[in-house]
Amino acid sequence: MVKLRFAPSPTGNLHVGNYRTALINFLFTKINSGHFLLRIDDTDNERSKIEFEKSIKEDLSWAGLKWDSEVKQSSRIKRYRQVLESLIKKQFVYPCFETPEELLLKRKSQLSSGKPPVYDRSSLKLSPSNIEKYISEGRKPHFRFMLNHETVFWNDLVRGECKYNMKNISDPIIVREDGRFIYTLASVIDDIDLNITHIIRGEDHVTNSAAQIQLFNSLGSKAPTMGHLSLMTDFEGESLSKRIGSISLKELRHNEIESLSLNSYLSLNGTSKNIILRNNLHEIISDFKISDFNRAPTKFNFNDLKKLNSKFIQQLNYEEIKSRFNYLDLKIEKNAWEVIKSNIFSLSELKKWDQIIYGELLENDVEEIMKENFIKHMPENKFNSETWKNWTYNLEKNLDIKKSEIFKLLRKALTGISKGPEMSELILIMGKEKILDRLKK
RNA sequence: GGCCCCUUCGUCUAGUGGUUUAGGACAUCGCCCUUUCACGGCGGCAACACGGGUUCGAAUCCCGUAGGGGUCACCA
Repeated sequence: MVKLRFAPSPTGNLHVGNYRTALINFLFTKINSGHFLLRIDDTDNERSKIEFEKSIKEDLSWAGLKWDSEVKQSSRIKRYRQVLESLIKKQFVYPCFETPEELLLKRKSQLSSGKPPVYDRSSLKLSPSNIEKYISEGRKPHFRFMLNHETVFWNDLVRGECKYNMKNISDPIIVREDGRFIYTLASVIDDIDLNITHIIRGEDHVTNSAAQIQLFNSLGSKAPTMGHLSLMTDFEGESLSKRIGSISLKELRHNEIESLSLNSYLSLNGTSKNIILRNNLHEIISDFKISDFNRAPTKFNFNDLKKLNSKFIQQLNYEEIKSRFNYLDLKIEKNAWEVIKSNIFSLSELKKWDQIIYGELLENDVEEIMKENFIKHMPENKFNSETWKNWTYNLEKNLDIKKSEIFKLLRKALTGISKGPEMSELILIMGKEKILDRLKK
């Protein structure tokens, strides 16, 4: 069975870039009737926070991404220890004694002399007696995985045939000096133990993947199928994850973005399909194809997302919209919603229309004399579907003003703004009394 | 700086050597509908980064240049 994992580190809130990866993993899993694992990558216990873990889960739930199982790396340290021992025994892993400062210095000097900042393996050249001496001095080793300097090949789900020459990267550190494990190894052990079949993540992981493929092999396993998505950038083409205060799901929610709009957008942006609002998550799943994603980086276009979201709001029926504005304490009734819905672009606008339809007097800059005229020519009888037509007809006949001008002024006098839904229907909902009231102000 | 990836309308993209006056969607603009605005319907504008090859023929293949992104952590 197909099994994928989304493996966030709980060091911050989910942002759109992260979430996009989560979504695509989820969709790939579901279209293949697979198992979706949520793995909390919290090996870095200095930066990991339980609040972030909670927040990430909250966001995933909000978005409708149900995970089938869950595991935390911090609960698997014992297992990692075991595997580390075996790797040391087999000499796939070697101890190193450089301090972080020394390494940094090394990199800097390599870089400034035009060389790639790749670790020179000097610790590998240490004699056993040297190592003993270091340890007796109280120095603690960190461990690196010894890369095989050949070319690694893999067939990537989105990038096709890929290869990477391992000479270009450093032997990855897999255990810190203080004994804490680093994600590189932990992730591979988990993927093996938990039978992960496909790894889909951002392009920023390609060199990791290359190294990890060797790690899988050294552990006697075949690496899962890899897929590297191109990264999403902001509108200026700047990386989303690097951006300070990059857009979090929380932020999107504060902007009243609904999960269906977000999921529609993210599952379509960067593909050859048109960006449209889907009807539900099922539809998104059944139409998902990983090969639709382009290799070129794509832009996160907030306007496109907002547009989708407007569409979503406009097609809600009364019960659905009502459940969304309960907390806003609005009076809007069913007939009112039907009239205003096509003019609404965001939930927050409901407040404005609630005020216009049910609220008190409004400011507007229509002249008093004009308002008096409006009253004077208002049809006498009870308001009905012909009222607006008759009213504006009367005004046109008696006032010697262009019809379109009458329309605009009357709309403005009654609603305070120059845009909005069909007036002939709106006045019926507002009612004669309120309208008279408003004109008399 | 090394390595990897990318470059078609404003945006997301179709295009795998001739079927292409480069197609669609969104945005934009115009018209129609509506005795206003919006919604809706119809239509227009708008792109192959640049320079060399290869070829009868190139957006499509090759080389180079430029630009963008990623990566090179005792982060994930």
